[in-house]
Amino acid sequence: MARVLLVEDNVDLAYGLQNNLEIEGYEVRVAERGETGLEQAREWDPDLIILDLMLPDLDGYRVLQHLRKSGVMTPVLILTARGEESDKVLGFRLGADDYVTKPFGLMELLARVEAILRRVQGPSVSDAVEGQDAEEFGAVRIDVRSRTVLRDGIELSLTPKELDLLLALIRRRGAVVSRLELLQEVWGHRAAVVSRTVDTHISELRRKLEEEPSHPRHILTLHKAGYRFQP
Amino acid sequence: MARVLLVEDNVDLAYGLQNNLEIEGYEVRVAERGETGLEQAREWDPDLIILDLMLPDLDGYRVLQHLRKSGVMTPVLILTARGEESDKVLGFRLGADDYVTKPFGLMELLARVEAILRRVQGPSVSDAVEGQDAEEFGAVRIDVRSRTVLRDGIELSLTPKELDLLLALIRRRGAVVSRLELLQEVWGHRAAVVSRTVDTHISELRRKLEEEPSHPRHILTLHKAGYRFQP
DNA sequence: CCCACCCTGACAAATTCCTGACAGATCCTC
DNA sequence: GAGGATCTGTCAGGAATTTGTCAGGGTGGG
Repeated sequence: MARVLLVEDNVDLAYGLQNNLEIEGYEVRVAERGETGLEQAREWDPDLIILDLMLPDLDGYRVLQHLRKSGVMTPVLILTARGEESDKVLGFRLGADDYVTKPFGLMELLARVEAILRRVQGPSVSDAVEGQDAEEFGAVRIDVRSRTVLRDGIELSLTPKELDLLLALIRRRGAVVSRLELLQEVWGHRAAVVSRTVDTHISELRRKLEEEPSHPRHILTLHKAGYRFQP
Repeated sequence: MARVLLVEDNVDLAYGLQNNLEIEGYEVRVAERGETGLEQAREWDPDLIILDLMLPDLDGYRVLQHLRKSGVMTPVLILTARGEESDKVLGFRLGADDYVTKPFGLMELLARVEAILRRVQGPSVSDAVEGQDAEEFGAVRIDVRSRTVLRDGIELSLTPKELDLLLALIRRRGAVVSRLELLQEVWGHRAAVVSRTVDTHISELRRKLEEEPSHPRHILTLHKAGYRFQP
């Protein structure tokens, strides 16, 4: 869900807006000062910043300027009482995406927020040329992006749990991973199950991936300790 | 340079705006009627549409509605005398990107135009589907521009949602896309639906596109993960 | 009013998961 | 090194979850 950073020193207004934005389904954080706004913008990496121009410390324009200068291209909606055209033009020139003057209609503001977010995150999140995350060992090749596993070039179908388990092991290649850890990583933070669940899946993995399932070369058992993946 | 389509029946205003936009370096065309506006939007494929609501034939809202419904996602800036909040909210709801009420400051308008284009021009240029406006797989051929889909040379009619869904999958070909992501990309970022909506549309797509809908070769299910498009 | 489209809920089908049993391995103690 | 205790491998069946498909109703445009 989209994240909205609200930089506004008027606590009442901020609170009301936060509520309404949250009702719309956004995740909202409030910064009451320019400095904290800048920090949050950089660290939290919101999808939209609603920026009041009148702030106790830094001027809103300054905040915007700093952001853009430091390469933060998050959309910014300016919210202020200053309605002079020259103010607006300056705001846009500094890289704002919209400019709303107080007093404003709540519905309109929400609609504008939605319009900006629709435009920004509409096409696609942030993919296209993502880092190739592929793994390879023996005759096996794993493409995480497509959740595909090839062996000798032919695709074999791992179930979701199997793939997750395999990836959990690969992620910690060379190290022993206990059943409990695997349970937590793959199955979610749950109490220790006392059954053959993990082993069963390991067995299945070996059957599918290993040349000789009974003498595994990649998915090894460490007696009394757990399993270890060997590339 | 960016192309701006101005849909405005007031000739004086249109002329003045056209001049100013051209001075700013935009390529501008003017449509004085809603119908011609729609045509130009589809054929000329502008980067931005400035749309007056009061038009001799079609209502501006209708124009916008038609555009979005037929999948034209060009940014739209609404320009009108109607300043009621409900009008604005309606405009945004129909997919507008900005809403400026007359009388407006020229500088502000230009700044808003620039802001929208700045935001839009960035990522979408290198977009996988946008870059190429034809897709082909199996016996199927898609012309993105005209939103036409042929199979074995004969046209088959996909509904807007179906086509959007298909394009969302194609845009990330080879990668698993979860139902939630599809909901966000195709249905808007507000979705948290828990029903068979996505699946139903997928099913319909397969029925129309796949040779053997029950053994799809292009639109694949990744159990517990989502769907994946395979060219 | 009719039609296209979309969504929903219900059910069937498919897939995956878990469990318990048992056999085989391994370890440990004496 | 024998024997018992524990740990691991494997299997099959049913349980649980996830997906496919369909029909019906709502909606809005023409």
